[in-house]
Amino acid sequence: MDGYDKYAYEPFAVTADLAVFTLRAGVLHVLLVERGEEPYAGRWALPGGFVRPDEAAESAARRELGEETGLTDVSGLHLEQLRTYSEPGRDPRMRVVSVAFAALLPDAPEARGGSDAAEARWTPYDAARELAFDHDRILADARGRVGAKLEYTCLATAFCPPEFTLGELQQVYETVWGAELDRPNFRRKVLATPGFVEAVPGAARLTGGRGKPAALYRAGTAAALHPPLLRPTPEGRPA
Amino acid sequence: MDGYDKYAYEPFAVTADLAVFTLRAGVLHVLLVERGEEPYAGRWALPGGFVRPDEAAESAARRELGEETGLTDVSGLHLEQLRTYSEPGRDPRMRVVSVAFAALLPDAPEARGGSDAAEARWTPYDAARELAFDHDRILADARGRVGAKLEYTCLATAFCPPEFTLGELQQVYETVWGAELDRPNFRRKVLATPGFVEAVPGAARLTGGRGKPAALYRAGTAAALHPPLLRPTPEGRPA
DNA sequence: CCCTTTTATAGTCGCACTGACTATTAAAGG
DNA sequence: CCTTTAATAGTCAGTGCGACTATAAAAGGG
Repeated sequence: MDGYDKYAYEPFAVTADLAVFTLRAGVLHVLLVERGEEPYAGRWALPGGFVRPDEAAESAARRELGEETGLTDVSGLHLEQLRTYSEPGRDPRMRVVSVAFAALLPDAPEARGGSDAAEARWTPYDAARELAFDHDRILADARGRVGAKLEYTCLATAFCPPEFTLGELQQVYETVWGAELDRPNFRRKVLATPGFVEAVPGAARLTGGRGKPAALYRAGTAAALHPPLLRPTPEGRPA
Repeated sequence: MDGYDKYAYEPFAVTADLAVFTLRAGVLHVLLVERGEEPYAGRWALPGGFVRPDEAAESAARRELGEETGLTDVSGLHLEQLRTYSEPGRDPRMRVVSVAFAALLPDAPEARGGSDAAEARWTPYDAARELAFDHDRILADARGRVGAKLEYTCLATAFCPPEFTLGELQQVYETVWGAELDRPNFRRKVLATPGFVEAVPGAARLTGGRGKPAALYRAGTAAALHPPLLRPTPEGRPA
């Protein structure tokens, strides 16, 4: 921070890019925009854009999300910094440093193309490949982070509407982890963790489906899970 | 990423700042440099500096560490991105975006002032207060991250020399967490976790201390701890 | 040279958590 | 009315971990 001179070094452009996840019909979806200009014109990319001189990267992320995808009701949006990508050559035109964010949305309001992007669309995670720039890597990093944070935080409720059933919460885990969980055990664990969820007191039952109606819960006040809810070991490790 | 124009926005300066931790005599220390210029001249700060046009923030972090503190044998250095601080007004002179890193060093080679900084010094963590810029906050964030990562990764070995005793490894946890651990239980847990440590086969005993000499171990190949090694609950939560 | 101190290592006991599984309840659909 | 579906309740055994006791191997002091 010494040897300071305002124009001693070539300036950088700084962008905020977002990997926004949601669950639709039990499938993990990510929000993508279609690029209208070169480079990578016509390719899909993560929404994002330049950080303005008077705002932090977090503010830029929220603003760009609204501008590019029409998602303005970002009240229930969980936004969290992922990491910063600064390798030279990320952008073929100039030096761009991207602060990447991972975001989670409860329901999935339809996205529309905004002012900047030609089109915005929810895309199944597995179909989001060959994105522009290094966005494949950013998206994979974000997905890994979300999966890991489900283990030791209450993040899963950020995928759910304000009131939800334990079955819906379990679906979040099963979808993100790609693994099936035992329902009674999941229920026992969630209810035994203080502050994870709290029961909705009234006539809190949701009907409309086939079987017995489920009780409704709200997200609790806890942020971390102690002890964590570990994902089933795929193979080998007896832990 | 559209509406792209090289000079459409005021450029940003990008720096890489480091919170470098080590353990000396059972006390957590952090590496600080004394600022030689305004603003904050004479104040202590985290080492760091401008990212050059042809390098990534990670490279800049390693380079600045050597330039400012004389620490060149960064072979055993564990370096990991923390997060990026981009709030306007962080630097009173211009818009600076800082990519912050947390780093861990096994032993503590003495630091010297480098080309940029007036002086570099290892400081006990608790004495590192009122740093320049927003470095107090960055340092606190880094410390929190290191403490949390000890729970579910093998990061603790990064504080140890290539060969170490289980007592030394336990000291790492106790120092960073500020809590005492039961020695037999710690030992059982570490040895039961495959890939955490591996015994040094030969006449692997370290003498010189008072009591029975301890067996030596090396860092294993595992990166994560399954199940995690949770820090003792300070109070309340029965987990 | 013995005995105390110090530290490493080995082992025990009980509780809490979890995985696997079975049983019951309450709705919808034919 | 009976079947299907899904939620909820409960059981049981294995495992991990906290708390604790016991033994082994060195240094140091008389």
